[in-house]
Amino acid sequence: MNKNKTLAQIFEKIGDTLEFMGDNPFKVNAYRKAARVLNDLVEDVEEIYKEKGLQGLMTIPGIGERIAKKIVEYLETGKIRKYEEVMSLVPQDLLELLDVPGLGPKTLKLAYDKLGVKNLEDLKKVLEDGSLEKLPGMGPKKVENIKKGLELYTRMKDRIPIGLAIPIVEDIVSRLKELKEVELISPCGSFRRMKETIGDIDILVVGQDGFKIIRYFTELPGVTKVLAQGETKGSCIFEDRYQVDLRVVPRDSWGAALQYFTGSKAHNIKVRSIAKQKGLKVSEYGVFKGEKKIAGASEEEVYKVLGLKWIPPELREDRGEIEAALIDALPNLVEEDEIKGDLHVHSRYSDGTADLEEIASKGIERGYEYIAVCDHSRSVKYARGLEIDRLLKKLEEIKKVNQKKPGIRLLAGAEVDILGDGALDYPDEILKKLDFVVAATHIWKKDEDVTERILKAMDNPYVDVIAHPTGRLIGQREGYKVDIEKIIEKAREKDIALEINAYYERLDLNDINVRLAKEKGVKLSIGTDAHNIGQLWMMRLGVGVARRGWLEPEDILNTLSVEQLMEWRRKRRK
DNA sequence: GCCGTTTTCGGCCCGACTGTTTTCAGTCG
Repeated sequence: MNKNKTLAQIFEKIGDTLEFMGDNPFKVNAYRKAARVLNDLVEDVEEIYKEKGLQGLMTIPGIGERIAKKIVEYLETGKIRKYEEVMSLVPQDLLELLDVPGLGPKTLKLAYDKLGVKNLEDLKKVLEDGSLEKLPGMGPKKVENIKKGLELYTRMKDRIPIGLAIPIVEDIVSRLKELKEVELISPCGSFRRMKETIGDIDILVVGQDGFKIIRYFTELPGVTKVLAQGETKGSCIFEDRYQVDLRVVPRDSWGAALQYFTGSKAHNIKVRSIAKQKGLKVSEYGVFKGEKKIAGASEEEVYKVLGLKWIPPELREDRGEIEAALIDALPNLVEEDEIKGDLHVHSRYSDGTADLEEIASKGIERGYEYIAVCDHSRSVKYARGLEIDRLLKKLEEIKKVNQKKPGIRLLAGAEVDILGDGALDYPDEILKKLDFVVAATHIWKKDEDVTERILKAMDNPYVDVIAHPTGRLIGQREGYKVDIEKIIEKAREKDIALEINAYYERLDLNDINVRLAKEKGVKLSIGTDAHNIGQLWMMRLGVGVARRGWLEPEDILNTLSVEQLMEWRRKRRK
């Protein structure tokens, strides 16, 4: 198993604790940076250490000698003394309270030292009984602010899956566009970067009358609370759950503001460092040479004056995109209109609600050449998996629909379960009849490692795709135990594609693993896993993951024509 | 704690807002 994530968490916690203890803020930042780098790292640190030793670890940007040695200590002994030492200094429940808006490390430390606050309960108490308010530097407004933050914290601890945010953002944007004062408008932040979950939603506007625009915004249907309202910024809670911030900026700062509010933070820090090296200064108002503004109206020019190509938002995570932009080596990212079909859709035959004709019609409407209808196989009883006779019946009906609807080709597919021993849920003579076979794991025992059974299934020449390879559900469950690197390696060897399941709660593979697969030369297949025709739009989410994973059109099965797709299958089976 | 075709020491992104201050600290994005 890959230890990058565990180490990232450890360093994150060390960072939080040191910050709380009032240690050097740059040291705190160094630990956090190391945590982020490890989280994003495609290679397994353990492998790097095995192959290249301590020196190898130190070549990772953000990892120096001290942290590299801690990584080694963890790999060899399973623990890190510094971590244990630091953990014992501070009650860990307390540190979680740093997520409360308005409550930072200094105030929390003060409450801990002077009032003995050790957890959420204690905090509530000192807020209520006035003891926090009496401490030096504190006052009634700060206390009130923390109380509000605490309320928000308990209600909105969880991030929002992007699939839930999209309809809300689109609605707000289209309503704002109706206002004649609004000249330019764009969502920014993690939403624009198409991150799988987002904290709050930022929308940027250029317009004539800030007060009017903001007031209109705070009065939109769906607003349940107005947090702030002025000439340049408004902030509301929609539907008791989604915080949306609207900012109004002057036109000549549009590009700089868009760049700034899109982030990510790490990306912006690096952009600003580059500016600084060139004697320039970047802020949300523009790029400045001394007092003089030399860029800011468009994002393109902001990047250009820094010697960078414009970087697509999905790449802005400081994962090498800036280095690539410097030498004009950014990938030619796939676009949604290059997608020629959906490769994982359910029909009424199993647990979907659409019949085959509806699926075909909706596919034509979306401009697709094909849709692979992949219903569940017989073992998945809870999803009405198809017995063989039903499957054969479905194949017949697909033929008829294809004759009736020449504008699109439905591919006779199945989402075949990978059974406990790695066998597939249909025999080969049945699989042979299918146009497209997606293999998936739906049933596993607690703590079972499913790597071996998936690898075994990949020996079957009829398998085209491994669906939702990690089984995770965003915000709900971790997924099964699986060594994704082994799966990727096997996919390369057998020329099997791995799925980007575009259903908003899955997004599986995620961006990091997608990029790793690409680097290993593995093709990716995007499927919405739609169970009704109202979910086919989620292709957009899958394309977002693909772009965040640096994928180009040729990395993706769905950009092939139906003939090319069939040819790809034939070649593999020989 | 990291890092270096301006530095192996001395930096480390930038600006706004808020509240408790009388010149600034804390927090946020």
